[in-house]
Amino acid sequence: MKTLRILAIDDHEMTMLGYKFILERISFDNQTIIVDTANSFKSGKEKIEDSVNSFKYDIIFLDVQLYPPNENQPHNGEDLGKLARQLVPESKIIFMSSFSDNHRINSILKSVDPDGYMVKTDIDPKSLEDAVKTVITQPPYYSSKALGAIRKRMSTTISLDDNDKRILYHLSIGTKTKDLEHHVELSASSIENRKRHLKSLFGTEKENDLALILAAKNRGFI
Amino acid sequence: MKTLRILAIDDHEMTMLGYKFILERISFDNQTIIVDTANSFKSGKEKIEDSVNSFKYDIIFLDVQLYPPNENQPHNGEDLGKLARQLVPESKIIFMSSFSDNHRINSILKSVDPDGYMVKTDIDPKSLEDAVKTVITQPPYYSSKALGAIRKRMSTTISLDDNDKRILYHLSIGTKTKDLEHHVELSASSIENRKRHLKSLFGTEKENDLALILAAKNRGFI
DNA sequence: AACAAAACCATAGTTTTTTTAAGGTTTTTC
DNA sequence: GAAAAACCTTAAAAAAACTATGGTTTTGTT
Repeated sequence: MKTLRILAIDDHEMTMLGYKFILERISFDNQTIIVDTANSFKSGKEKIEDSVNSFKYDIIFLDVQLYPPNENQPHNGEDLGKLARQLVPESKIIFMSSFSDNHRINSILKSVDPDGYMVKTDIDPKSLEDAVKTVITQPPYYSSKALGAIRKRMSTTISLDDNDKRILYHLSIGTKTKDLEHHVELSASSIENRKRHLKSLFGTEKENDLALILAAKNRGFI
Repeated sequence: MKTLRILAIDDHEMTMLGYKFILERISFDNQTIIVDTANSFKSGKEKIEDSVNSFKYDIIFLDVQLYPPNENQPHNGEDLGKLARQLVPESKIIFMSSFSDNHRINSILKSVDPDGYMVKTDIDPKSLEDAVKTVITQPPYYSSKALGAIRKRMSTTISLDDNDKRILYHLSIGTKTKDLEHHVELSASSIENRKRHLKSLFGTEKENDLALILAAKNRGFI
């Protein structure tokens, strides 16, 4: 009888126990499921590194935000995901994120290309089970809200380069236009041009930045 | 007790009877399911038009390829999908396609943005049931192979404009480079430049067109 | 209401990128 | 092994993007 090994990394102890509890009760193809856990960036990293030379995990569940116990700087799961991909490419990776934040989803789908992506409010016993089974047999698995974000991106023809995205992102977090120069490698004038261009792309000419940001959000860019 | 109305459009009579048989047996939220069918572009169009002023269909299943009985020119479901969106925007649309053809999937996701997309080899009673339930409660629903294509697109950073896509597409269907001028609004010289550029983007410098096409396929562009 | 700050706009010169034509060489096809 | 197609190089022209400057309009604050 085969064993399915899962590693769950989340900095909320209780959440993780919940996952462990649910996951180990899944009956799948007559396999035993064993869930290992880690509740910090550091210990997650160690468990992944240890797995390289012994058993490899079949699935790694990874929280996007990981606050290391005694620091206040968030180490994100994205980096850990990239590391895991390098070290143990055969392990399937499923990301879990609190927000259905388009920008974050897009960025992770590009940089790590995980086998699964779940928005936390979509997670329940059934979806966890679906995710495990799908990821093992026919990846990828994307939870409902993740699919919503993905759908938006797939249905738009607008394509933006990095500078455009950076401008949109910074506007969305409240950066003032005049300060944008410090975050984008362009002159103030070019930034203004691009903003104008973006507004015309998104059909918000002559409107203010809020309108632009909302339109960009609706299309899944932020 | 509510009734869920479904319209299934497919030019293979038998296939459609199969759908009808399965769909009407789904038990969902205590609702009765009634499946109407149409087996040509023309009759599908009529049923959709008729529905505008009476009951609206809750879901429309739509085959991508529809050959009208006495013609040999394929009318595609894409056009019918766009029509349905205009006439009855409240009806959910699920596309069904024989091939997991990235190019077609991408094009339909952009032009119609259906609530569901199923590759035919993925269709079975269970997936049909999932599709219906998901599309009614939390669209979208994409079948496994469709998700495969979508994943490829989401995980690449390469972004191509219309001319690039057209060049790739025509090369993939066997159009000769020298004839490309007739399909793309560019000079022969520019087309050559763009092909070179594409090859460098996809990492197939100094290789032939086949290598380029394969790489583009792998990334989900064709 | 009045002032300052930020956002927005128009112009024009500069730089960069893309397109194009014209010529040639290499590769493929029959 | 000849013809066709594909591919490459160069240089000029056109288009697009960038930038600096100086202005007007909008927004926010007192």
